[in-house]
Amino acid sequence: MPKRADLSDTFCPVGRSAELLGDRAVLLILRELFFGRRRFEPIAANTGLGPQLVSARLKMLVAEGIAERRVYQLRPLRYDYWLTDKGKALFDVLYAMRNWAERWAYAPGEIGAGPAIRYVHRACGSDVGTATVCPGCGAELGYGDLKGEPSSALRAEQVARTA
Amino acid sequence: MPKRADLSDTFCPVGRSAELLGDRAVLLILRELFFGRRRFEPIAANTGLGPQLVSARLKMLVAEGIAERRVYQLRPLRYDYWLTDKGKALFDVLYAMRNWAERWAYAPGEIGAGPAIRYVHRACGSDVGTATVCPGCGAELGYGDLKGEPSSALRAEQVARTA
DNA sequence: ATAGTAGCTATGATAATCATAGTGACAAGG
DNA sequence: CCTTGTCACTATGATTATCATAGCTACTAT
Repeated sequence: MPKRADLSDTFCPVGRSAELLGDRAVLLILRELFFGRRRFEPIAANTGLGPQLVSARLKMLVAEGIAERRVYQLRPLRYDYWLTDKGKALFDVLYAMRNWAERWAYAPGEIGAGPAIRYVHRACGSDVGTATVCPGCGAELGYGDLKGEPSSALRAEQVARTA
Repeated sequence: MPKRADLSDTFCPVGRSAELLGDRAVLLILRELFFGRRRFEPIAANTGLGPQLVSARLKMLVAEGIAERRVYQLRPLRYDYWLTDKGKALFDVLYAMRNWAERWAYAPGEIGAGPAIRYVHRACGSDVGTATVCPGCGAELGYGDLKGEPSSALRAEQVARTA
């Protein structure tokens, strides 16, 4: 493909987000970072992306101020990746994607009864379903407020990927 | 590129959404559809995408049940595109993308004072800012509840694109 | 008869992606 | 001390999606 058109200077906020998020690899890597995986190999394994793509995208996310590269071990020198505040703020987008998929992207009965990932409000313990405001206590929900529990089917899939 | 890996059978809801939304062209076309543009040429002009890409993606959106192709004129035969309920439900994702960008994707003072798009709750008239629940009346906000008003800078850009 | 209008399709150049293999720096075990 | 293992990457070549540009089809309007 020719160099893809640059949207980072459009005045449209969706266009600016699309420049970053309109990329499968970026979305998958962000998913892993939100899931608490911070190291290169687990991220590559769980996304199924090749190391070259993972490397390129992580570099970009660091350059954009969305992730931070930290040394976690000196000998041998090793790095891992952490979300910045700008990165953590993307949780709402991924959460909206999850909510849409839970409702629209599964065939009836495909996954059993409950959702593929159950989210619980840490502060009050309520199952929040697909809400953006806690149905139990009324608090607004963002990254850090929620605890995600993957269904057994999803957990099995993750184990298979890393094996 | 080789055929990109298929994520439509993963149990992860973010993976399933990423299969659809991890694509610049899809996000831009959805933006246009949410903006009320339904015809081929305006969508192509406002996204800056070539007609071949627009054609391919619209076909895919129809096949996925996200958009619907309707005849709006018989002689000559002409079609336009409408969001289905499944498509309309993606509003939350685009709205989250807009909210993130309004906060994080503009340099200070780049666009003047207000947001790039101002959203107003149709029912009560409140400016909702970047909330998912109306700050005026407390109602949950989804597609159809909100009216978007682009800033003058954004409007100027749109006019330039179609000229 | 010529000039639009609008929804597309055809063609060729370019570059992003994938799969696979390999590198560098070190630790641990025999 | 020599092999094996770990882990964050880099290198290479084949494949194919994307872009820009031009063209097509079926009409309407002048």
